[in-house]
Amino acid sequence: MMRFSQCFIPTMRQDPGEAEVASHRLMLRAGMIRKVAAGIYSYLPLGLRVIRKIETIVREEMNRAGAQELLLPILSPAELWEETGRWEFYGKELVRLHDRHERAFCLGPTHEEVVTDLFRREVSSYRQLPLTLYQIQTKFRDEIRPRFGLMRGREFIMKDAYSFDQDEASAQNNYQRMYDAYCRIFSRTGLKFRPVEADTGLIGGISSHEFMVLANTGEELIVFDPESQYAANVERAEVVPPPTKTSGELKPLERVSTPNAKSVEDLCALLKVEAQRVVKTLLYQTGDNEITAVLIRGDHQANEIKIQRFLGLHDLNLATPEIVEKITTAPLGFVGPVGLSNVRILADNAIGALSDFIVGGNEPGLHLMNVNATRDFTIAGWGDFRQAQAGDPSPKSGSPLQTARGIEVGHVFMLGTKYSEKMGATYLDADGQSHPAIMGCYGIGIGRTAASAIEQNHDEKGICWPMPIAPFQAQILTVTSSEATRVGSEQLYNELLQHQIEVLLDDRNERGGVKFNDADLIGTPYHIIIGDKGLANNSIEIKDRKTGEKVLLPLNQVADWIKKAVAQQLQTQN
RNA sequence: CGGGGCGUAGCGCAGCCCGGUAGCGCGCCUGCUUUGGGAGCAGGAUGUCGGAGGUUCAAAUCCUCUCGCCCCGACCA
Repeated sequence: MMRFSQCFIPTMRQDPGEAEVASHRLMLRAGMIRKVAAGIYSYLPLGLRVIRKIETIVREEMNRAGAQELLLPILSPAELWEETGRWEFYGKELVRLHDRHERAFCLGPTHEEVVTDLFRREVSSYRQLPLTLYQIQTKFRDEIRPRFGLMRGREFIMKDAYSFDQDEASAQNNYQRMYDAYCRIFSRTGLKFRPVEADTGLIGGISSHEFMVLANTGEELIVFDPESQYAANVERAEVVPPPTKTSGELKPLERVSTPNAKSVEDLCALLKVEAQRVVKTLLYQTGDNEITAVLIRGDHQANEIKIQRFLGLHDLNLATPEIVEKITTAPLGFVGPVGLSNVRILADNAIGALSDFIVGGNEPGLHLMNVNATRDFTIAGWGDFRQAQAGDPSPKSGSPLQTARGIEVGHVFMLGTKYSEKMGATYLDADGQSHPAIMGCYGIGIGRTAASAIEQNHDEKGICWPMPIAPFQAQILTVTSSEATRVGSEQLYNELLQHQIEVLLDDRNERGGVKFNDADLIGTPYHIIIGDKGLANNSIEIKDRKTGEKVLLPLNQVADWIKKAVAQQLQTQN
């Protein structure tokens, strides 16, 4: 049923108070979704049409890449998760529940365990490899903070795929096929995106790329090199160590009184120095009785993921202010490496290029100037411990990196044998030798892709859907109430249906203005306006939602024109 | 989990400080008129004021507890 008067499309005139970002606000206003609880939404008919269109594109490209669709259960038993250690490791994000026999289950946040279990039961020979399986399914993650409507839900629709290969080369090949499929998928949805090198996070594994939709509201920060193809999540982006400075003469250490200078900013203002001359000393609790200090240049940001990886830890917490005071005998803001006892000191590579820098003095209101590593304190380890930032040299070309905000809509991982080893997912090779399968996993957030599309394609009046994922391709607005317009609209509606155009007929008994505004809000790419004026001159107006361009055509040419225009737009996106 | 804010009609809000019959706009229902950019007139319906307890003759309003939601930080598709 594609008559507006009979469709369940509850549009709202006003912005709902709960929504801040465009996609959330517009999906609510356009009657696409409704909230049931924090991070949990119902997909209304209009929203579901968009979801289904994205799913269709994803299916086509996954199938084309040789993956086979299946459907795994949402509920999975704790034992599988205990095998990989993720029952513990996943933490509170895993939604856990018990059945009537008190057996423990979780709602699947991802399906490595379940699919690997299937594999080990059913696959035993190299002849059955490579194998790539995927599903499109609702996932559950009890996010710390659900946000922005479909952008970060606790219940969300995801396409997840898993590949099994017999050797590294074949696995790489599979990874590349998925990577390419992802590029096609996001191109086809009409989104501006960029694949970036990424950290492997909780899922774990060897290498990984994220697919970022570029949008200012994105939660991720990426760096990219306009000169080469290099792009990476700032979490991951490698920082090239600067050349080490071999300065001859070092100035003598100097104590300066710096009352109230608790932050680098305060300190710079007080001493009239650049933040680059200041070194921050961050204390991390790295064991029950172990504190590790990490030195970062004042204008840099520590990257805890890199520090974690260096230390081989799963999580990392800053020492509490109480512990800091105990160790340094100074409040937060006055910590420094000089005279710090029983603490291992690590330094970011950038510190190697510094001499005569400024650090905290481990006394309230005291900083030290002209401090130098080695002479004044000992560094136990060097590494890349900071976040990449705009202007850093690209690891590929050396030219300055730029930053952009992005929304992570897809992620591909090369997992290696992490899961197959733990779960005994092995195959026999031609010589009868047993090997763990080499795995990859590949996710796409379906709802998030829809939301991202809105972030990239909207204006003050509403959504401007890209044709391939628009809920309808065209919309007829019957703007006068005469019998002639009714008949004309019906005629055109039937013609468009015969042309296989997905058309919404706004036959509601509303004034023109209401229909214009709803059509703009919903964001159907083409609006066909039928009223007495146009019919009298046999000149029907077609409006392009995105560009606002108008075309006037005789009624009997409209359907043909729309058909060609829709086909052309689907083509260019393909 | 830490910090900030909000729960009053379907939606957006006022009322709360200073306790005394629960309001406004939009939407909804009926009728008439209207109909190319969110119509006009007339009539109408709708609330456990998030919940529980307390103070009081009297609580949306004051106090305590609780639940939910939103926003900012550490996780992820």
